[in-house]
Amino acid sequence: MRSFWKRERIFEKSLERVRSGERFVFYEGPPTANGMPHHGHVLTRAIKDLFPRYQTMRGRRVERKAGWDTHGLPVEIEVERSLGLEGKQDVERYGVAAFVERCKESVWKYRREWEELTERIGFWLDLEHPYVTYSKEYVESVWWALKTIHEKGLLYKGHKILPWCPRDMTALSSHEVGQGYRRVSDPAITVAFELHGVDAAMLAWTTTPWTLLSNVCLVVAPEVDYVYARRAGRIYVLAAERVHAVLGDDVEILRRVKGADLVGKHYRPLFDFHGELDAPSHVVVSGEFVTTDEGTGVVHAAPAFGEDDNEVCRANGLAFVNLVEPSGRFSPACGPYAGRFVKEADRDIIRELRARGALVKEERIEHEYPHCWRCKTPLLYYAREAWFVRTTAVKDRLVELNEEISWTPERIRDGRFGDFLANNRDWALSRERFWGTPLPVWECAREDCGGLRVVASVAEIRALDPSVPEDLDPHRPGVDEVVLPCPDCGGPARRVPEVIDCWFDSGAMPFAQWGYPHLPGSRERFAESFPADFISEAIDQTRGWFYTLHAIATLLFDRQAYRRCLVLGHVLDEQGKKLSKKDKNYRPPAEVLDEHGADAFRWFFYTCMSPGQGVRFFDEAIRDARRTLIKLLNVYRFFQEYASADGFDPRPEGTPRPAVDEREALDRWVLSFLHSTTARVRDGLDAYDFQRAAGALAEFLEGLSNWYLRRSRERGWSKARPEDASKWTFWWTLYEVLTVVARLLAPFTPFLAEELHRVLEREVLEDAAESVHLCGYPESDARLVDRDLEERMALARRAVALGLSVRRSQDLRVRQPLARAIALLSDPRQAEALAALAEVVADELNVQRVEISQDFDTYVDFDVRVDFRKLGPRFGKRLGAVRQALAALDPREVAASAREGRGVTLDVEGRPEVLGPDELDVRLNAKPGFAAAEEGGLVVVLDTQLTPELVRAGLAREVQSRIQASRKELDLPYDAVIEVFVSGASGDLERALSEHGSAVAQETQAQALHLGEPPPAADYVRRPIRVDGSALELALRVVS
RNA sequence: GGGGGUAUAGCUCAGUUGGUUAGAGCGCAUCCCUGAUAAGGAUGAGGCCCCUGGUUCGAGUCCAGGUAUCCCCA
Repeated sequence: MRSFWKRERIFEKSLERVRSGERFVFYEGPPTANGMPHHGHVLTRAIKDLFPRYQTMRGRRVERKAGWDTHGLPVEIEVERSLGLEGKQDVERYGVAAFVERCKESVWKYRREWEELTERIGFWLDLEHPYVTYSKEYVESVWWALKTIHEKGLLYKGHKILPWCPRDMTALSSHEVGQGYRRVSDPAITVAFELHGVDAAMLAWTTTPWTLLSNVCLVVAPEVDYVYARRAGRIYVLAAERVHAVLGDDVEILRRVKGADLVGKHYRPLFDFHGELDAPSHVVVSGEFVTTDEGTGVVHAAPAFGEDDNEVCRANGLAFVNLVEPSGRFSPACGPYAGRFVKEADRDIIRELRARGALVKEERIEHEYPHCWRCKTPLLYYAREAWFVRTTAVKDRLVELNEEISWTPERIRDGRFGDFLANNRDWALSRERFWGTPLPVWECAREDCGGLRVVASVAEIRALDPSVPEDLDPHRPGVDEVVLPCPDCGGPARRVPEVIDCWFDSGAMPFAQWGYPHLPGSRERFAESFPADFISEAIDQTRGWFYTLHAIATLLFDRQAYRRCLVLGHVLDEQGKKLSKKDKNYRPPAEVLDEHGADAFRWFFYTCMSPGQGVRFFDEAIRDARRTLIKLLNVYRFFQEYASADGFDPRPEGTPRPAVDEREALDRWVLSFLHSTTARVRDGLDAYDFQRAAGALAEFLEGLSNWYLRRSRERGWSKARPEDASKWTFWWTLYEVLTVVARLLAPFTPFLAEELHRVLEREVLEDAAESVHLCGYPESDARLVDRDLEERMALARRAVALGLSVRRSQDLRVRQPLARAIALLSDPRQAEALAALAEVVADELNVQRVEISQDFDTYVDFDVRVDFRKLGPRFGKRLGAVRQALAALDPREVAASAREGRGVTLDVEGRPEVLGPDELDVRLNAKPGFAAAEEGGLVVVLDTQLTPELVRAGLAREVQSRIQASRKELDLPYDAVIEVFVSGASGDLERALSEHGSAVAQETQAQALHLGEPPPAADYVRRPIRVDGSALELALRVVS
């Protein structure tokens, strides 16, 4: 199938077919091809394929450009590992140019696997013209974006707190940090900060005494209660809740204030190594992150050593102090501490504080602390210079524009994503790494100048310095060597060393995929494909791609990047654990595809996955999903096997096609069901509710197989009756249904759908579409939808289920014919409807006739209730009284008047109230003593009396069953005609067989059913059987 | 540590604006069919709708708190 699509370029043709159609824009979120794909990728790809295919069939033009995310730390780490390098210094020794080359190769490591998987699951994507984030055009587009942001004044240099390894002199990614947590014992001290102007000291708690030298402010929670508490003659300020935990019980509470009342108070710095500062400092401020779970409810903040600290200092416009060098040693300004490793200085700092009387309490604490996974050195959270995009400047627009995005599930908009936007912080864009889009910022070499130049392309560089080659690779280390004139002073400006966050790359794809604005034609292509109508990825992209697309589009274009975002959950293993390469808790997708096929894999996700939620994935589950498809396959095989053998020919000159209203009720039913299903599927897909759409289809396939085909099968066997109109009607109906089903399924299970289409249409009809994916999506024809018929059929099926239930409860096997079933319905309209299908019900239940009866008094007790839904709003609190009043009436009379369309009048607490028939809920209960079952207003009673005639018919059926079983055990072909002798039958059995023998013979493809011993010496197979306690012997032989 | 999701049958999951008999598939048990045959079908058993409290005439559904678990961010 794949080779057919490829050879005939069906994907391209599907685009061609709707070239003039309205666009439906889809963005492919670029994966990184330096890791193997797993089930999660199959899931997103299955979903990402479904909607574009559907929209294409609906006539919209859906271009699907593949993309590859190629930059970033994971790539570098992978390459470091393969080269045996550890850390940035190693890379520099190895050579940046060579390293970058290796990175460029590495990102294609699993490209074949990715492409193979993409094709195998039938994800149609233009893999021949992908966008690649490291390509020159792409990088230049990103540069253009950064330049534009700079021109808007939104690019700036600041500090970012990073997990920093002081030995390796490098920042670690969160993933690396996660690997290095160890349990350690650290000092936990409570320190007093003397307030100015009052005789009191703020108490703060810290586990990092070395940060006290760089302290800038104290932070309190504004809503929390704080107290002035006196102990041993000194007055301390701390959170009320923490007083006893910190100071013990021997304290006197002097005053109680809110945290907000403390804000603005100044205190005396503990240390003054920082010298003069150029901004306010040593003041109490408020911060939402302060808790009273531990410590004093007052947090000491050093802006260089904590994310919260940094943020609160910046927000309050306070000074920046950092007395620690990147090597983790105190700076020369730090007097006795200068040059010492910070952690080792803790003890002496504590000693000094104690000597000065500033130490109120000293403890030790055991906790998890991150260490470098390479060298085991404790990490410092440490401020590094970094470039930021001032997204906070457009925060309100980010929030507003998000309002217009349709999220599935909806809660993401105001929940996870909306919250994230509302708490937006500036985007720390730069990374001190090698392999990424270089930050296109040239900074003046003269320290006092500060001139900045941001460029948007290599051409722009060449305009400034023509000696730069035209084919300059816009990556490190090549671009690092370019020196440009400073725009302010004309002196030399050098590129800043950083590359950018690769998330910026992927978020720039709406325009960068076209090389916008540099490449010829890119403006047009961008204009017609922005914003996207639909994107879909897993939930971890909320702060990843979903955010970067949104942020960049807002910054640059003041628009959304996408109108609709379908958020998927993660694929988990059978125990609900995340799939992980390390734990090997999943099989390679290719293996699963080999075993179950792409369609089953896809179908599993469509039916079992809820957007935004994890889904447990395991082999058995896929097998289940596959069953639905097998059911369809069985229907199709039946058609294939018998229809053409029967001479059915769907060509215009072939079998005449009967008008729908001339067909049998069952045919009209399945067509009606098909068209109502079509409407449901389309509604589901239009609402991006794939589960609803796939569910509707599954329900239809169930009905098609287990009701339509089962009830109709015999119509297809009548080879001997070419003039039988019923047969041709059946073949036509089944044919029509299957062809429509193929189209309906095409976006879901593209392979199976194509197979159906190929055999049913393409190989038969001259003007058939070359592929099912070149067809339009089926429309629901309202004229063929017959609600009444569907309801009637549902009622009949319910009656059958009830009848079977009664049989079981009475231990009456279906093989035993019964005289009659009695159906009672409270709704006269329904009674009439069921009467029309009585024959079908009788056949299914193996009863001689079905009576629709009104004889409620004999079989049924009534249970009359109020319809809560209707009467709740009407009566409210009085509903209890209404129910009481209703219970006082004779349910039989109430039911009768409801049946006749009259209401009832109740005396509710002295006031007359009329309840209409539709406000009553009449239920039927089968009276005890009858073989009966009921459900929703329908009661089925079976006449369990067995006459001798019925018993004999049952016996004959038993023998028939044994013969059939024998045929199967002997593995006889279906059309083998046999000859059967039954010996040992006497009494009732003998009589039963002589009465029903010919019927049994006919059902078992027997020439004749003989009683007695077979002729001797013939090739009979003999089988002992037991029927109703008697031992018989069958002897059978194939005649032809 | 912060934010968010989820919690319904043995398992995987549905469950409309709150409406009084909570559903499906799988598994299990029993049975049926034998011209879909290494299949198919029916019936049935199986539920403190996580716990506690609240709102309401009425809560699986809404609210608060808790527990478990997963995700995201530190």
